[in-house]
Amino acid sequence: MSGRKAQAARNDELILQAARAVFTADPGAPIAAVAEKAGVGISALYRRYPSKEALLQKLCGDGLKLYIEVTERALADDGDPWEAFAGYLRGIVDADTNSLTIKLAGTFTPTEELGRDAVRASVVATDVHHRAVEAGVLRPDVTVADIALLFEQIASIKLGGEERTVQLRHRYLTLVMDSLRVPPAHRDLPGPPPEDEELSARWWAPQA
Amino acid sequence: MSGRKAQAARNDELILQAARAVFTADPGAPIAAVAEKAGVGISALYRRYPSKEALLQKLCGDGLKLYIEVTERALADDGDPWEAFAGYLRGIVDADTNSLTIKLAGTFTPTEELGRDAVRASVVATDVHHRAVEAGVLRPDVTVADIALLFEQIASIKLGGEERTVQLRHRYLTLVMDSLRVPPAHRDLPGPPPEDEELSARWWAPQA
DNA sequence: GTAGAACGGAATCTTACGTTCCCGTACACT
DNA sequence: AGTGTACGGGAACGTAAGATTCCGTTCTAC
Repeated sequence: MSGRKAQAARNDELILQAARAVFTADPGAPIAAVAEKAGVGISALYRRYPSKEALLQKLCGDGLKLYIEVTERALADDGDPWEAFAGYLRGIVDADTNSLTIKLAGTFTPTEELGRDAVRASVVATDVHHRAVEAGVLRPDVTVADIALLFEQIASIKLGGEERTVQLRHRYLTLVMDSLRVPPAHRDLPGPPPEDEELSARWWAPQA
Repeated sequence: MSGRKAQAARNDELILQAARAVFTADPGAPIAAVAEKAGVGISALYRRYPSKEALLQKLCGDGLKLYIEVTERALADDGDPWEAFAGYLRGIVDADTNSLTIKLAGTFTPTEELGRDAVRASVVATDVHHRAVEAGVLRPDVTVADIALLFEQIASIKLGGEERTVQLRHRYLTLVMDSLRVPPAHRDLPGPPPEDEELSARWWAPQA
């Protein structure tokens, strides 16, 4: 398969990736930015999705599904309880579904399927959480909702390039894990701390 | 003093408070929203500030000064080292200068005064930080910049009303302090954790 | 009374962005 | 080779949001 058909198939993926990248970086980005990032015209977008809202819903749905997948994977891990839970946290941070899913919430009317997935996500997350508490490796005064908000906080970090951002997110995830774990302990923090330069850079260039 | 002069003086303050509240909630808010919140007309705003940017600069500068003030207050506290540092953290979270100062950075060209204050802020923050490390109450692998990013993460929390938001911020500040402190320990978390309802509410109503 | 400071708020002007439209292009089938 | 057609590029359109300006009004001070 080649030619136009191939280009179309390639574009399907190209557009989704571009959209994910662009809207993750800036949830309010114009649709033209997605087209440019994908290296296609605007028509290519509108041929696939009837509106911006539809694209956003697709993205949001995909993010939710990925979230569920990561969580279920953690649920299947029956090794060391703390490591399973820690892996789950790291997995969600890496998947980076929170920036999108959360920041997009409220910008469009949710589908029923979206609602269903949201419920399922909440269920599996609760399972993972309970298991960690039951095993006595997670402090019991922290709830599932607490973890959700912690994810959001970590997702709010945006500094330097994408790679650096991921590195820093893991740094602070590790930090907060120190206070989640039973017994509490200080582990080594991954990645170098932010340079003064990295922080002060934001005073000059637009960041969002 | 009464009548128009008095109203003018009152409006000065009214406008600043409204602006702070509105832009803290939404850094991209229209200037009309500030006028409405202050209960004045748009002219009252433009009589005082030549442009939106000028108002933003004023707000940003005030926030920075407040930040410095809080930090210096902590520097003057020579009681228990950890308590002094913890009070500092709580003070900054309460002052809530980070949402504004940071999110506004890059949206306008910084004044020299702003730059000077930024430097000073950085200096005093470093002082406080060093003192805590020297006293052996703060884990040494966390830098000043780390603390700055932690502040930003906490400032990213926005849920329910203003009061509830403050409560939750303290909850997560307390949590992360558990892993900052030497020796590490779990203290009781203040305030109730988020309800499922609080989280899911964001799927329906616009939040920002 | 009257000049003028302060306002309130409508009118104006610009920009940004979602969506639509028109047209060229290249594959598929003959 | 010839042509119908789906696909995609990107300019054009229509609209909405929002910063700034302008004008008429009110209240104070003298």
